[in-house]
Amino acid sequence: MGFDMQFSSSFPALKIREREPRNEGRVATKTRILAATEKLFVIHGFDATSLRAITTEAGVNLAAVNYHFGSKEELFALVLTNRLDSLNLERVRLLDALEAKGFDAEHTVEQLIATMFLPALQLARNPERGGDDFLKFLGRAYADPSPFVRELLADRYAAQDSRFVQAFAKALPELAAQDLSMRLHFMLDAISSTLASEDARKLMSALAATSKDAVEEDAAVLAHLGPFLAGSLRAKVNQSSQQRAIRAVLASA
Amino acid sequence: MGFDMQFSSSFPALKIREREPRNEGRVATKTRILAATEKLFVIHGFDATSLRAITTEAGVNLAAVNYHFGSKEELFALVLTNRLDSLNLERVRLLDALEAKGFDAEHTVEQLIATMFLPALQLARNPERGGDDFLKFLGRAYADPSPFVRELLADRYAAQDSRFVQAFAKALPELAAQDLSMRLHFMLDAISSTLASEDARKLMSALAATSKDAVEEDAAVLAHLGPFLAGSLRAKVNQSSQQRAIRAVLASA
DNA sequence: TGCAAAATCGAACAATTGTTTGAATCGTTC
DNA sequence: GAACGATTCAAACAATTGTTCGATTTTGCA
Repeated sequence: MGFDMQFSSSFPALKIREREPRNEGRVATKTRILAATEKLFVIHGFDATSLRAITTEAGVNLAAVNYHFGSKEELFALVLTNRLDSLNLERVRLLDALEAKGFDAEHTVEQLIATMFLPALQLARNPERGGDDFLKFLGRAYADPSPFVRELLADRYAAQDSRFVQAFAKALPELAAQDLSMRLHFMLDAISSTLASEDARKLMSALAATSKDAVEEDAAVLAHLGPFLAGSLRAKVNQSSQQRAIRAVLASA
Repeated sequence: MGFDMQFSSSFPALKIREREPRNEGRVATKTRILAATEKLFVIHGFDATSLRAITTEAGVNLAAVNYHFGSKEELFALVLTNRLDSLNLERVRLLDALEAKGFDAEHTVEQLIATMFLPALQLARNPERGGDDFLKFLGRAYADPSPFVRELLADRYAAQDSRFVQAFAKALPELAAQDLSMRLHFMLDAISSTLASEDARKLMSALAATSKDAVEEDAAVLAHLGPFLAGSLRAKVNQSSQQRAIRAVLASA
């Protein structure tokens, strides 16, 4: 039951339905399916996760998925968007707050990066919101070859991140739009790939190992991540001495 | 026939067999299967590409794949390693040459990055070696959730890239091993994701649009890519003013 | 308690998957 | 040209996929 309550609070949209779960002592079928889906998609991806594997893991009948969710695709979309929507909402809310307060002129880029990743770090520490398992799930989803998954994310992605692209463009006026676009693309791809990769995630949690509390932990991770990503965004192109060095490599080939 | 000759030269290992193709005018079945496999895997990934789709695309009988390659997995491994092996060999060869000649002390990192990516850029321009379609294929493979694909790449990946990790470590002695590992991980993940993504690849080719010849084109791409990636690797951690700026964001949350 | 809606269940559906089989065909060599 | 091995072919294999069906059970409300 505790399990069920934990999950129904993290899937609030599901509480709105005609009837409440009929058996208090029994975990709701919908909830169990959602939990099993999240767990198995993380491991195997969209195509390789079968409904039979999900329903077996959840301990429910095979037909329950189609009965409650309509199809496998609708189930997947619900698992993904339930958590991702709140994450993106938080990001934009934080950006609003920071734009209202005003950035630190010297470190606008670092602050924007912190704004992008802090909500994800907080989510990773909260099991009720999926914990870092959901981040792994998210990374997998972004890398998934299934056209259905790619289209689903592209829709949610494009709308929200334009806010951040504009903010970065204002913070880096000397960078050509082409270069900024390429660099942000790289950055986001790197993040999503990293989230899906087991060892990289361990690496990041190791960075925060010495911290006392949650805030300290976030600060520690951002202290490593922020300058690193900011450095990549701020790097100057076309310095002649660099070009000469690169041409030396070209000559060796 | 021209098609066949083009491909047999790019899959040289296949020329070693008991008998030569019996019909000169007819494209070898093996070659046609390999070409179709590469094309379809790029689009759909490993799990979602069926043998029937491959054999239909190749215009050969369904059983031909199992007859010539044993299984779907062996076919996939052959397509991947045939091209990837030569790519990695070139990378290491170039690294050897540069280490023998000595790096430009001021821009060792930029030169190492150029060494990593120049062979890939050259491959992308050469249709006989797969062109940029193979790079897309490679990016997809690195992001594929299938355990078989991941293990296959991990084996080939670990052995060769330790050379580059060591070289980067020597060039960035002030960077903690943990941070270097994380940053290189990010970098490689970003590259592979980018290779698989259509729009990011268009972006990169746009960077080289004004170039006259191949060498100019490589230099142009590296001029944008090198400083950007080098900037991320060289960024300093733990600057107090940055930490203050980040904590301002934490306070808003 | 009785009734209607909701939910669960076992079973089967048609479609697709990778692989195997045995006969037919092709090319080479004696 | 006969014989032999390599290759191609149509057909079927067993396994798995997502989905649907009708009957049964459970639930909430009258």
